[in-house]
Amino acid sequence: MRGLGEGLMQKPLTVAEQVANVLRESIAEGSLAAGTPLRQDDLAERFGFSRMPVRDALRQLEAEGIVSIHPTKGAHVARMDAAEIREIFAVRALLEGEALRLSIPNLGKEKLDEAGYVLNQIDAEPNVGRWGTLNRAFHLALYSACGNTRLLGLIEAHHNAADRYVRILLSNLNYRSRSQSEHRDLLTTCRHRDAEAAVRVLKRHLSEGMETLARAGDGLAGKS
Amino acid sequence: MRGLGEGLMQKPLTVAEQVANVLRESIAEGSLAAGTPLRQDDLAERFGFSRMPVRDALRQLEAEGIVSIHPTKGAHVARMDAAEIREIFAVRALLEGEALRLSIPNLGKEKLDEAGYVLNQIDAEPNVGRWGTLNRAFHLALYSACGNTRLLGLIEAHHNAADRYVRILLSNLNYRSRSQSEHRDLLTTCRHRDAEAAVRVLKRHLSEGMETLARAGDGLAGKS
DNA sequence: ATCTGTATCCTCGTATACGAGTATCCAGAA
DNA sequence: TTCTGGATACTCGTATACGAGGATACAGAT
Repeated sequence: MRGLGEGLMQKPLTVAEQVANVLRESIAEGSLAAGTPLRQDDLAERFGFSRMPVRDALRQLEAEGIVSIHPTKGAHVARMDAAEIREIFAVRALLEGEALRLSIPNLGKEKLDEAGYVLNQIDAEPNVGRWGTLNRAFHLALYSACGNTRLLGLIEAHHNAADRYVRILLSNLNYRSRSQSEHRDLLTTCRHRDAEAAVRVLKRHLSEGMETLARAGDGLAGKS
Repeated sequence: MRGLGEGLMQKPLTVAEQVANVLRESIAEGSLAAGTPLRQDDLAERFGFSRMPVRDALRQLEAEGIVSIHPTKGAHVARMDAAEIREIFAVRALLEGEALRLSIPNLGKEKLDEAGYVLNQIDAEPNVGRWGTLNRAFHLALYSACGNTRLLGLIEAHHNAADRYVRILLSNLNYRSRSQSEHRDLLTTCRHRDAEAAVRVLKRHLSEGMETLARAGDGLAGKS
């Protein structure tokens, strides 16, 4: 739950946060697979810093649910089995559904246009690595007027936690076109200001993504 | 979000966690008011440890939303204004409503009896400091069968974050008796396995608590 | 051959030390 | 008297150092 309550007050960028950002991206991108052990010494040497900022970064990522830490046993990239993926998507459906319902009445035209622009960007983007980020940007744009900072923070945190799995989804060209189609349906419904219908479309969208993942992903987490 | 995914695998209790626990309780209890600066040196000396575990503890509490940390400026007990309290309770209503709805069909008799027992404990408990814990135990007992560990983790985290304000509520004898009455209504509805009615009672219960707090608590957060 | 006990190694948790940034306070000038 | 400039003190972030606990591998005994 990173920077949950506080909006965007400028804080000096500490080394620990930079390390955390790089690790988060590496995990989301897939170059650090689930279960990969994260040795403090190794990371410190690779990054060129000491172990202390690395420790802080790992703690931060643990709080986000991306890595697991066991005292004396070390840290590793968090594993997620199909059951946990279902849990995350259930929570996402709950949180995002409510956020969308609250947001639609206050959603300005510029935000709707921004969401539409992001959709076009997704279609035009050849780089697989950016789809996850763009996908998140689209969703958050629609929720941005919900008026509850904390709710938005939770949603963003869950996007981060599930990012690497969503990217697996999006790397499937078949799913991607279907997802885009659902995205456009959702945007259209939002433009009509029909909150309940939009929530239905959204929940269906999430539900389908979850099923696709859970079906294909039983072997994703690696062995224990 | 402490120990969110992982249930109860035994981990060695580190000094940092002990410090975090003590600080969390001190904040919830009220002896550390909102806005109180938390100097690493002071805390290290008071606890008899070095600054490192204190740093870890503060990071952990920051992740829980209980303290705020600014690099080079230090940490202080997180402030909450009326708006943020409303946000927290809105999220709680959403999360706990869903958890209750999912839980009721699978709720065993022993859990219902446990919840009832906790209610009697609250009536009999003279120590103000335990009401917050008991209150949380009652609610979590009702949600325990929801089947979503992550959802339960989020709920517990938000209880922790709001604990000190809930305790202010509960220290008001008037509110406390009304709250207990609502608790018993809720339990009765749960025993009848009427999920929708129970969710209505719960949301109303939370809404009343929020209003009482927000009305009385505009000046709670202290000055910025 | 297998099982057990022991010794080594490896990793983390904690302590201490150092450097950098910021806020504060006092002195001097307008 | 007030404002500005600089110096000092304070706090955090980071680096290095040390001790403890667990896992593993090897040797010996059954």
